[in-house]
Amino acid sequence: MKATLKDVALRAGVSRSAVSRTFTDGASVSAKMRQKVERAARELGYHPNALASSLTTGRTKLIGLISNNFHNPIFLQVFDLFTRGLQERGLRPLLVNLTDETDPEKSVRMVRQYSVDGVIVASSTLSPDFAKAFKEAGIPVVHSFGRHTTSPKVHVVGIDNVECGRMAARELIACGYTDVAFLGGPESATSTQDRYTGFTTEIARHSGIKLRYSFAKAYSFDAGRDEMSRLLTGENTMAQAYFCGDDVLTIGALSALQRAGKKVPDDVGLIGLNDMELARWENIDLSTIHQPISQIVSSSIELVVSMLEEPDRYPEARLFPCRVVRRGTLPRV
Amino acid sequence: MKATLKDVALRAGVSRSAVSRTFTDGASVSAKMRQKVERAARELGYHPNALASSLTTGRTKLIGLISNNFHNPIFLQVFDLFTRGLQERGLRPLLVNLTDETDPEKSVRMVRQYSVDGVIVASSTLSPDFAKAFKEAGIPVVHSFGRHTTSPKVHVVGIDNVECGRMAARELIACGYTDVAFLGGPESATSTQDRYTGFTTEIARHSGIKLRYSFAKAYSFDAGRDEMSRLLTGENTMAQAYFCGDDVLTIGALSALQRAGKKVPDDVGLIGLNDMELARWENIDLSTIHQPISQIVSSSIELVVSMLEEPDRYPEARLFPCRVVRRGTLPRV
DNA sequence: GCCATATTTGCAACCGGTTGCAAAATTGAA
DNA sequence: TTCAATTTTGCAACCGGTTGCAAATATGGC
Repeated sequence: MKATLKDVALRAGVSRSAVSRTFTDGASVSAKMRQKVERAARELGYHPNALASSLTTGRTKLIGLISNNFHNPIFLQVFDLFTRGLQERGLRPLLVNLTDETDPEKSVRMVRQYSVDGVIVASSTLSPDFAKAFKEAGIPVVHSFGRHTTSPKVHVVGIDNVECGRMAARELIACGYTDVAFLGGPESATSTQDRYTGFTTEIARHSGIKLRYSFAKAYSFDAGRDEMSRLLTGENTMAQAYFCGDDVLTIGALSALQRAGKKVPDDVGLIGLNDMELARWENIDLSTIHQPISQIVSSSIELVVSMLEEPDRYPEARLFPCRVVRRGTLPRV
Repeated sequence: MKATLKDVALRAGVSRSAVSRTFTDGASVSAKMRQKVERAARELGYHPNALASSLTTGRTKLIGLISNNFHNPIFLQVFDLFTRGLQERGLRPLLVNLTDETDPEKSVRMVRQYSVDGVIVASSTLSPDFAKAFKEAGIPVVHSFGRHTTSPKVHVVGIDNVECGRMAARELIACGYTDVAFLGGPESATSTQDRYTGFTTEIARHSGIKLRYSFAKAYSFDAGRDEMSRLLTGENTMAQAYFCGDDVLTIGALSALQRAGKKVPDDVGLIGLNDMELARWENIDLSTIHQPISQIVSSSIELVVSMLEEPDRYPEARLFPCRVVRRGTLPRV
């Protein structure tokens, strides 16, 4: 069986505390003792049990990584960055998939059992209630890609979706379009609402621009294609350009347009949001708004780590600026 | 602070064992007792600490989910399926990112600390040594998307990559091509080697077919594009059709071809492998070999679960059949 | 070499649970 | 009602560690 602290102590002929101390840094152990213990540990193939020690220290070094975005390729990158960042700090991500989950309490229960030190909710579509539920359960929480509010209840790291909406509007106006539309993600997502707000208010500031909008069922290729198909078959005419909820949605819309024989950007202009890896693939070549994923992730990690020291840290919102990336789905100016 | 077993026992006026028993199913507790305890627990907001109980039971219900594929969109689907499948069985995935990790021992250490009940290595590019290292450390392990060998050391669930290579060859031959090529993933990956073997042996069975091959640096868009660009600029002529290591690689190659003004499938045919979601997007529309991801995942989960009961289960290889999906990158017959 | 001070070590209690065993309570047949 | 068989309950030891405290040892100044 696996060697335990006691086995090592016995073999080294020292007390259990001595063994424990050699494996916790900052503890006082003489060089001679350390040598004896390490020798015995090596011989027995001993490795300390992190879970057992968590009982007394109250620290598990487990971080709940909570998401429901398992269909948007950008989240693979998000998971990559999170797992690596956490690992580098000696933390381990416990992945929780909240697809189809609607009850925040239930998700808290799932995570609390494992007494994680903290939780990162990584989702732009999950209700803020989830993050709030963790906070109320006394678990340090950071909501990545969440909504920024002026008085946040929990830490939020992400982008200013309202501003992104404005940027998209300005970009389309700069292209000379006078008849534009918002093709949003699911209406219930805060990110959709905010992008809508920003887009429409900015358009309203310019006179003589026609504005329409509609919403897709999800942030997914199929939803984008379906919604654009619907727009194409309706009796209503098409806008000149669309600001789509995100990149996959945009690609879906693009697909529907191409199928309908429309040329992009000659007949219709498109701009997305995220700048996922795919977006720069030449056979996709999407104009989009770049979201600084890696800054958001590393800032989220920093924040959750700082909360381990200081659990009642005053909630803050950290927003990172985005920028427009001009590619093939908008006309060259 | 969080309520513990003792608090509940005190409040309910019963022994700690009684409380413990009400929360472990199969234990003998009278209805009256259960009621008393549950009431007290509810009032205190008590939830058992899974990690503490794992100390005595020896079960953590933690499963290490180990991968290094964080750039292939298909793995987002893989993670989705794994996390949901594990959650449904009351297990929690501990995600480990082995990108850039070369030392199996180190990864074992990372996971062992948390005394996971089992490990799933989900990768087609990770050396079999990793899975083996876990086995040797006495941790139940399943290698998903791993190489099938006739005498496997560890459980392997996946596809027969050699057979896939043959299928691709037969498909290209059926299209009437007489000059074909293998554009593989990284040469060190077992999946690449096996696909190569299958492809070349099948081609060899047909006379008069010219065969070439080369390898990309990774299973990624960039690698595919770079390798295809290299082939296009070289003084050597092009093959009529390419079997590419996987779908992202194929899309990269497609991108390079389009940039060079080649028409697909008129000038060059392409077939990939995986049938990722992207592949059926109309603006990509990839011919490919479908890999039954969801069967592979659920079978892997079943296997790892069964090993929890029976750790020394005799290693087996579970292979699932693939099928060709004909789309736009090959000519219609 | 002596003594005050600083460092290292071991004891024992504790973290939040589980479990074998025996005592207590319940059941039911006579 | 009595007593044997069965079920429920509590005691106490244990899982694999950590840590405050006091005893033991080492260090250094004179």
